[in-house]
Amino acid sequence: MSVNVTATFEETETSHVGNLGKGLPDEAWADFLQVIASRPKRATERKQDRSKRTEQQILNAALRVFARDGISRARIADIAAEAGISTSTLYEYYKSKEDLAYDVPMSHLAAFFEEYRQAVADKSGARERLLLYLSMSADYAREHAEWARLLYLEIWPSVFVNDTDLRHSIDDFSRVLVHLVNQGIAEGIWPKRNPYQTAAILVGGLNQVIITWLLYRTPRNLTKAGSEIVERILRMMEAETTE
Amino acid sequence: MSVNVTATFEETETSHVGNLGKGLPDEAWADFLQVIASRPKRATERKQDRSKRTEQQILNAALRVFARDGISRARIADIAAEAGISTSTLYEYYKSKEDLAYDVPMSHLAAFFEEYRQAVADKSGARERLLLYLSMSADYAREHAEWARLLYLEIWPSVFVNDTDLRHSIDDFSRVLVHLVNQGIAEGIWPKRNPYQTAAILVGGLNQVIITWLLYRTPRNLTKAGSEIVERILRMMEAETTE
DNA sequence: ATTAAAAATCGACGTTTCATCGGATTTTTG
DNA sequence: CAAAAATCCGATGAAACGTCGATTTTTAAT
Repeated sequence: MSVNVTATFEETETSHVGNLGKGLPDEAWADFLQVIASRPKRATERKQDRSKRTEQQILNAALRVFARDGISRARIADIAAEAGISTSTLYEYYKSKEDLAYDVPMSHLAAFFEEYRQAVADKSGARERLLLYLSMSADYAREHAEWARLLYLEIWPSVFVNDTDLRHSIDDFSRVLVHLVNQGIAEGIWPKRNPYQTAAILVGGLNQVIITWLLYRTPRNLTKAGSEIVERILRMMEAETTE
Repeated sequence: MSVNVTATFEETETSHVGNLGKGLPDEAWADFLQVIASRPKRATERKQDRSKRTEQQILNAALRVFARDGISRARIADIAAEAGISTSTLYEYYKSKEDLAYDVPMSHLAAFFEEYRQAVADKSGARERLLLYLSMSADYAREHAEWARLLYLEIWPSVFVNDTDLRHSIDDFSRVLVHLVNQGIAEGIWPKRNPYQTAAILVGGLNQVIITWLLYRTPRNLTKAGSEIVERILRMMEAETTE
């Protein structure tokens, strides 16, 4: 996840940056996460139970095959076979291979946001929330390596994901981050600097580690390496002076 | 460019970290850059002048079409037509679409390394060299946006570039960076910390900005934004204490 | 329980694109 | 200038994508 830290993101945030510790902003924060966690839902709902099962089988099969062969080398016929259906049935569910590829990561993304929403419920400080957020995202990548490989190495950077529901969810990842950076500035624990730039350093550094791990399984312990790099950057930030 | 900061890279470097200011390491540095800048050369050299022209036309056409349509949507027939040759002629030069896609960025990559090699010739400090390196890479992406789009958003993250000449060159980008970080540590201007982690923060943050620019043309001035984020990270590093 | 409509499935088939091959054409060599 | 080498291309094969109409299964009303 996590690109375009510098772009978009207006309305949602500027509103409650600055008024801290009033109790109200935290409601907005909770709502914010709620919206994000429930956004990734497919437009077309299937009517029959059999269909829901089939859809799930397709998604599982697609994840396996895409992660193994890469999107462009993967064959629709293979995915259909793996899902135990015919090729033409698959096309009842997804109008093209690209469509399917972009839909596969969505459910996991929603699951990650939901996990975070629950884990962060009893944390209040920006530092704690942000550290948890980035640590969890590294850990989630480790636990769901096939998914992470598909998202980070194939889909995330693709220009063609623009104008897609998926792009919205990926952007959400950055929105949360910038929100937390702004919260920390408001709390006075971080210097008042360009929050997009700050977010870029955090997410860029972490993603670099995650991508390296996906490609080479180095460093061995992704969870530890992820936490370490984020903590180092946070300490660096806290030593910075306001410009 | 610039992935896997954490991986590979052994023999070349460890040798002359520590013995600084002896004059000799700088020879090694120059050789290092020399090798890197001349590495990206095609194995099969064309004999006739006509062929060399055709090859160049194919590469130009491929860059345009790949950048416009993306690798997977691009059609070989379109590239051939754009290059003014027949489809089958194109296959005389490249055995597959993938092959072509991976070869396109190589010449530019070599050109970047060569530009840097010349520009850095009269710089001696690690800080100056590193700042120049990363600033130039942001600037090169801005100047060659089609190429950058292809490399950063389609090829660089691809798992399937592994075991390719291209991957070697991409790794070279990181090697140079880690080398400079180690040089700075040896000079005593940066604290003695995990150089791979340091490099990951630098390249991760910068790439984040470059990728955002490629996707959204935000921030407007990539050159400025690139220098700023690198300078900020360097200042942060210089304020760090040795662990 | 029956049955008609809706939803889901599948095999057969058309289309597109990648890639190959043998021979024609151009360039180089002696 | 002729033979050899390099280059080019039209025709064709192969593979994967995607569509359509007929068939089966499920749902829901009587």
